[in-house]
Amino acid sequence: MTRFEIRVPERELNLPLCVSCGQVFRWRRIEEDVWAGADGQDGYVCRRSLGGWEVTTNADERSFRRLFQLDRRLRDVEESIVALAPELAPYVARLPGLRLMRPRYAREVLFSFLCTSNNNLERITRMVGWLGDLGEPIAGLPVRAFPPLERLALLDEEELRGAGFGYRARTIVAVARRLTELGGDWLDRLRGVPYGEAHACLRELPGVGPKVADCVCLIGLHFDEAAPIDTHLWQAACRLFFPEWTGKALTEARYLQVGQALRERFGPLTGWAHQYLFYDNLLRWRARSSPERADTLVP
DNA sequence: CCCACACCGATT
DNA sequence: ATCGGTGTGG
Repeated sequence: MTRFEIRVPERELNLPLCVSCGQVFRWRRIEEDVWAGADGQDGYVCRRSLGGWEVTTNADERSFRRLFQLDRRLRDVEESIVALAPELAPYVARLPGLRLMRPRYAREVLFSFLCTSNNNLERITRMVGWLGDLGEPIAGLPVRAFPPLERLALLDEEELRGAGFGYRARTIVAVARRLTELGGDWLDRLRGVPYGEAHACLRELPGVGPKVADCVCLIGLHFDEAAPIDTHLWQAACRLFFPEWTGKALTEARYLQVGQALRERFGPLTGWAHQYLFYDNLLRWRARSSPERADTLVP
């Protein structure tokens, strides 16, 4: 167990925002200004300090810095994005400290995003939390390691349905079996192939369509050019770039075009731009459905 | 290429 | 009643 202090201004890292905006799902606020979470086998408890965060972990400082990409200056990212797309300036200004995360364990990311189809943040968090509870405790920390593939392969559909996974129970079981056949390192090896190839490989897994494949590419495999187009991105893209498509359905052809348009505009910053578009639209949606929490960034 | 529908549970 | 990704069938 190690403990260290990360000195970083809120403008450079808004940790509660990063861990509760749909990139990762196993973080929670355990008391005022204290957040606990896990990335695979790495557990963290983060307590807000005067100049940043005091972190206790079974991993190390390097792991924490990698997880939040702290070696990248957020100021520079923000400036670059606004330079490429001035119309995003208000989005960026609204979400200070929002960072693209880089979880170390791709398998946790894959199973997390298998839970996200046709689903909302609260329920996804419950479901991924249930999966996480199958893992071993991490000594001294109030979090568990994400269960190994062998444990996931023992799950059966009825058990998952009983736990409220709905029809996703089927695909989760099927993916656990398929990954076992493919070999434990199949997923991690996709980090070494080009983005398009990784995306195509992921899509052969049951329950993995274009959007989930891009989530795994961006968050789990670290392809910065991936742009998962969900309903929020679709709305934002129509508003900003494709007004003629407003109100139309998101077909696979249009999915491809939106992704290409974003990649042409933002290049290697596509994934970062995606975070702003996603979260800004999520806030608009919250403002419409429940105006009383329109200004609460972190629920 | 686009659309309509089923899947399951949450929300209006 | 409507929403939301994936898969299937028209």
